[in-house]
Amino acid sequence: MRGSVDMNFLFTLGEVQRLVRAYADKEAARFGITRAQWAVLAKVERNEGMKQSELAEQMEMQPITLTRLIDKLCDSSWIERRGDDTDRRVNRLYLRKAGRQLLGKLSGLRSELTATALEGINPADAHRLLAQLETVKENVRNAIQKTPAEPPKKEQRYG
Amino acid sequence: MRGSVDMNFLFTLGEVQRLVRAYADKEAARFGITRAQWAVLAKVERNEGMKQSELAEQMEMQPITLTRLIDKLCDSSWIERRGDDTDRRVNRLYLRKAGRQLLGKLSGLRSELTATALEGINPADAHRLLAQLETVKENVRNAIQKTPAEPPKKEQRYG
DNA sequence: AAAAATTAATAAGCTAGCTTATTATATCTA
DNA sequence: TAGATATAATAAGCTAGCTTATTAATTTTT
Repeated sequence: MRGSVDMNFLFTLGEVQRLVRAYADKEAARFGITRAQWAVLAKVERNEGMKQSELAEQMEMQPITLTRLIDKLCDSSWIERRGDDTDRRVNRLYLRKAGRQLLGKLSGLRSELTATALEGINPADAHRLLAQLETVKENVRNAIQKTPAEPPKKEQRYG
Repeated sequence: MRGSVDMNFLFTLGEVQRLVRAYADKEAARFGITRAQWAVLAKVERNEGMKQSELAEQMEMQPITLTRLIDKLCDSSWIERRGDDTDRRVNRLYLRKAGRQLLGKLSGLRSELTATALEGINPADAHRLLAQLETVKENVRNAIQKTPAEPPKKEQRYG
């Protein structure tokens, strides 16, 4: 039984994500936003005043990737960067009025997309599915941290 | 209960996939291949002689995206394109010797990655998780087909 | 306090997705 | 059979990921 999971989990996850992204992007486009930008906007809503670096960590994404998305959200006047009072390297992120209004419009879409994706899966199972995805996230995060690409030494002397 | 799923499913799926991709890419890099290319190679193994267009559909990906990945697999001499006998538009895909050998080496890695990702989830639950992902895939595929981006008319006359 | 190391954000350039458009064949239809 | 339509593959140019490198500011160490 584990055999058939072996065969498929790695690639199936990618296929599902590809489909869901395409679907969400298409629907979100009606509001002039992409799914990736929407994810950032939603995180800012729940964590106003957060630093970019903290947000990147929460979203499991590299800071530079986030920088580009924030650029676009700022261009559209949905959020803004404000300098930190005591650390001049830091930007903190805040919603703007238009951003708050957009999130209001998007909340219905989020429910709709989720309901479509999870159709035929009962609420208890859906809940368990989400919990398992969180478990996978933890597992992989730990695995990545345990196997750093290169030992962070300056002078490496392999055998 | 459905509420908390609403809140998270859409974006959690993206975060999990981001992590898993990063992890799999890093490990696969030791073999000189990316996760995306590996997925194509694995499909060719199970469907030798398939047309590019058929493969793209199976993988839920656009033909042009697949074209680029195939270019790289051919450059590395893992697969080859052969013209169809009766339809000169068509390319059919075949494994080459080096590709078959590489897949042999990668099979252990696949098991290892899957085991790491699913740690702490028992086999029955893992199986159910995979089945639910397939359900989501079907649901979203249907939803996309039912809502074509633009009605494919040549002369559109809205309102 | 000066030098070294770390941290926050960004830049450049890559992969892998996408949409839209093009070219070459095949097939359907009038 | 000619003209229109459909299909297979590819090209150009976009978004959103990534790695590696840079700059500015802060913190740690000596």
